[in-house]
Amino acid sequence: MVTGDASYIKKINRALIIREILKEGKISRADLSKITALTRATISAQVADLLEEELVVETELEHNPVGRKPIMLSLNAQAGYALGIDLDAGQATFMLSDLTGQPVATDIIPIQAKTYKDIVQLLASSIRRYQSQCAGSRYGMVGIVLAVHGLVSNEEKIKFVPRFQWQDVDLKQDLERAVGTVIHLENNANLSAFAERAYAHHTTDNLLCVTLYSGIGLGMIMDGKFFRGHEGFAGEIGHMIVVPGGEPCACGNRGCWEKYASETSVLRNILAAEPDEASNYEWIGRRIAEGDAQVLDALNQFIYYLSIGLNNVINMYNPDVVVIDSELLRVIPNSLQSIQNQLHSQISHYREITLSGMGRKSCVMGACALAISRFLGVPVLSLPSGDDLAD
Amino acid sequence: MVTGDASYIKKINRALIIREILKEGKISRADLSKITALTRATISAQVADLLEEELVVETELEHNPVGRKPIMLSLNAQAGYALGIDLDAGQATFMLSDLTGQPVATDIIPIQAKTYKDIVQLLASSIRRYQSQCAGSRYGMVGIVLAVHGLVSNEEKIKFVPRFQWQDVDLKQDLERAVGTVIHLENNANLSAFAERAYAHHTTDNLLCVTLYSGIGLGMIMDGKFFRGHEGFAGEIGHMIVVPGGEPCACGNRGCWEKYASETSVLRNILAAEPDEASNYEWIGRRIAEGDAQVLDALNQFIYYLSIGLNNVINMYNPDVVVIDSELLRVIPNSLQSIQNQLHSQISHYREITLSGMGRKSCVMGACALAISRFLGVPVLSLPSGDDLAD
DNA sequence: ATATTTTGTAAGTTTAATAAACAAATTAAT
DNA sequence: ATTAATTTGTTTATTAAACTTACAAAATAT
Repeated sequence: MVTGDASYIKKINRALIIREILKEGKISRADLSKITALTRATISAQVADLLEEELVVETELEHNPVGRKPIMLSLNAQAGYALGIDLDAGQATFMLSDLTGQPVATDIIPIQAKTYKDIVQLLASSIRRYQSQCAGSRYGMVGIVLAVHGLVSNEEKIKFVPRFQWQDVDLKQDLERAVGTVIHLENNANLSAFAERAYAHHTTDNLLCVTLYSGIGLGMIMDGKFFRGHEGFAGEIGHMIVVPGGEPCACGNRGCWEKYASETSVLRNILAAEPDEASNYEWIGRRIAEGDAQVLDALNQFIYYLSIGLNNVINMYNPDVVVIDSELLRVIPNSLQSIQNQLHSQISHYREITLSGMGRKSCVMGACALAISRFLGVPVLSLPSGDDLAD
Repeated sequence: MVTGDASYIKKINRALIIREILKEGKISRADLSKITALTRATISAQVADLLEEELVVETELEHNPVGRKPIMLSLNAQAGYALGIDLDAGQATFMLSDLTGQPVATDIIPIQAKTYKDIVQLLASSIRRYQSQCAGSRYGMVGIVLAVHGLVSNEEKIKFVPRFQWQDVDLKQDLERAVGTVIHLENNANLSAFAERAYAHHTTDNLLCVTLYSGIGLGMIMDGKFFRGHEGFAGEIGHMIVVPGGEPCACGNRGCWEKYASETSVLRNILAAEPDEASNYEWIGRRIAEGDAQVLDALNQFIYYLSIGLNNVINMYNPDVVVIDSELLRVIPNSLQSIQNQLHSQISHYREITLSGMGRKSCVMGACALAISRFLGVPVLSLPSGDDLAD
């Protein structure tokens, strides 16, 4: 049972302060006091702790029109590092980031035709390499988050991963034993949603991220938190039935959305005759430019069913921002506009719908961001995107 | 910005204590200490406040196998009263309850062909009558909650109510001005869900309530809180598209679930020839017993589409408990079993699915419970059902 | 040089928790 | 019948972390 005491208050306010420091990049004690409504004395006391812990550093003095110059505070980005891992079909992507979520190293290793045990060993050895790489810093490796393309329970156990045909596997435990550190598992779509919120859409607390690749995934940040459902399986949107009595699906039903609006299903239709995997998107782009009727038909049907499903998702969740992560939609001219035109219900309420600006790497970046969020104790995180840093 | 201070701690712990007192009915300070993990001293101090405020009363001493007899504490049910109002088509239902959510008075008044202004006046005069009725108690009327069968925004403004054709109406403000007290508006399905959680399903924090009457509504308690979405319009499930290119709907789309699985739509199909409104359900019951093929077909189709929609809802939300509130399903033999048989996806995860034991009155009861929840500052409430009281 | 303004710190107060000790009330044991 | 044991509830002192108030430091404007 969660009860309140003094240390609980301190934690709340500390999280508030760190959040604002991250959001603003650099900020004075006085401004923190104004934003958080905590007194300057309280801010000073908390900041003293953070300075001692080397999580925050005092940077230069800022110029003011009048009065004493404020001392600017920033997060000590190099105090520790976070590791994100995207365990996808055929390859694992690693990203090491500093405490402000900026990538400092990336690596992709192939995992072809490996057994479960091999994969665990492979991941473990990579993790250990990254750990030793940041051992010199104040906190070393502050968190490791692994993205799973499948169902992950609230207890972080893998329920099902289609690509590897894993069922009821305790990858968390197996990895932790192999490496000797705490490792967190999270669904890939949730991590993409987390990344979109943390790096791009700072002003919303209600964001959905629809990922269209081999299947359809839905990551949800609602009210500033992951929306996971009772066991952690919420957002299994690919198996929403949109065509009663339609195509049979491995899940046991017929007419699942995934069969009509995932990239895999569309590509299967289009490329039946042309199985050249490497240049799919370019090939499609060329066909579109040429006006290939068969391809255009297939893509129109894709957008039609995509819009139907999006309509349903929007009606159910009433999100603020919807981000769609799809390589294929980027290739189709005006695809976003076509989708919006088909969301014409009186009932569908959303503010913004966009294509992801991050693409496939949103997943690992979200994993880094989540590791940082856990380490700092800040649930709602705003990190600089690469663009911000250019300032 | 929400910051922590001492009074915030006190509020948290106070809510915890009240919650347990309500849940247990009567409980000693010592047991409260054990359950909440707060020290006995803290409990004593908090309880002293509650006794002074007359929210809690000391009842009889309990017998113990050994040691000093504990003093049992109970909520002072008569310290104040809550009013719930269900503003439905044709009639408004009022329910006055004590602080443990037990009804003490009910009333139904017809509202036929009235203008908006008339309805406001009618509601206001009834509210004033109930207010004077409980003026003698310690806190009088502690809260008024009105159930709206339509879209209510997070700012409690009415976006749309089909039955009255209200659009962008500020009923809260208009009523508050007429009565002179704070009044809260909430969607009817949300209130039904709240009632199911508060009165019946005490052990879950993830409950969905699907109401099938003129339309289809979805009330959601997720993680112990209402799930409202960004603007308050989440759960607009009736306009989920389940038949692409299907029947046109007033919302602007085609093939909305409401057109296939609401009671209205089914009854319209069945009773096209027999427009005797009063005895619909009995009439259908007789036809089922007779084995009327046309009626049975229509009902089977109803359950087919109902199951498709439920499958989608369950996939998206991963609820613990799903409660279906439908008069029609009660008439159909084994309807629940038929639905469960059709939820055969590998992906659909839920623990329990039931028909509502409260039926239509869940809405007003939820309104009373919400008023109490707000007054006591306890978000997750467990109230005795009528059955518990028999103990 | 002085007034004004802003930033940051220091000293004392307040709130509500915890810990430790104790009083009250009961049953079991000698 | 007295004493020990046990459980309940209160009292007193301590602690943590906020707040209030006052003040020193550092800058610009007069």
